Amino acid sequence: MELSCKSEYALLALLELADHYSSNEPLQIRQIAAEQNIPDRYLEQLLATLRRSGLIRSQRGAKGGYVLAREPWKITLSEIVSSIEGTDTHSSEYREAKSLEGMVIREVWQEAGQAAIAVLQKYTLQDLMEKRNSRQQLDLMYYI
Amino acid sequence: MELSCKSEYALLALLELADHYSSNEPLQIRQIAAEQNIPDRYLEQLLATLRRSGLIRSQRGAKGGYVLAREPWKITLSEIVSSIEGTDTHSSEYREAKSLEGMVIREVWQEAGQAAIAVLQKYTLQDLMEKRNSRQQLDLMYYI
DNA sequence: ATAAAATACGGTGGAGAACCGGGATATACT
DNA sequence: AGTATATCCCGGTTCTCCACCGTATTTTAT
Repeated sequence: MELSCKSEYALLALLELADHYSSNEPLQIRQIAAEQNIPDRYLEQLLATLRRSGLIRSQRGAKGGYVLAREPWKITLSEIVSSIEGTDTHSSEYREAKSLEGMVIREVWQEAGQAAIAVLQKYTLQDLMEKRNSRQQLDLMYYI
Repeated sequence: MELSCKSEYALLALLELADHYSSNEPLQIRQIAAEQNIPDRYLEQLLATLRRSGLIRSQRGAKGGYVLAREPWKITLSEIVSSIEGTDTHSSEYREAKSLEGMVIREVWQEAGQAAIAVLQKYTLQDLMEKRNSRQQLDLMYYI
């Protein structure tokens, strides 16, 4: 439903890491932030979250930076979003419903949420890259 | 994804109105709030939003209150939620993406959102009532 | 007229989003 | 060994929205 700035930043950053995945060299926060127009001090926090979730690995010190922990086709968008968005402690699922109506509502809501997650599960970082690349191809065709 | 307190309150209130729909008598805020344990001054705002969306009708003055604008089987959950949640002025759809990556991300996100909305569209207030009633039946069976 | 209801307007406290800074820590290179 | 370069960790700030409360004003049935 709501695409928060947080999730979009994280996706953009991981997409950037996916682009440089074959080079086997770590990317620094500064580079990612500059490339995708993301405030670097904020991106730092997001990358920390993604690292704790095991989606990326970090190397400290000079020549350090971040790399994907897995291949781009093994990381689904659902993992990314739940890593970033799933840190809030008391979500709607945890505060339980007291009435029968409340339970029924939550069931339907959960079904809707699952439908959305299913979509995010079928897309990987690789898929996004290919989607973007074919789009770029199209823009080029129109330009010529 | 996130079931806000707002949407749940609105659904509970409309469910209450649906229960009394056949009586053709308006329900007051106080009654709904007391029945569903909703703070009445807050519910008042939500009902105002639902009225402006044309989902309920209000009658002012003594013996006044609220009634559904349509039959319970003609009101989908998607209408209710989008009425309540869709009031925020600058959502993610309105701040446009500048990069190619951003556009691709938004497309996937929109696909996920549509999947969730599709679920909410296939349920009506009537469906929720029946779901709850059959659940109550089950509880009774276990009790005996 | 009077009481009962919605309506309009304003305000408060808390939480999370979206940032910014400073210092501690780890690492490569010379 | 020393220094530059990076992450990491601890804060704080501003802003917006949520959830909620109070006080009036307007409308309507009796």
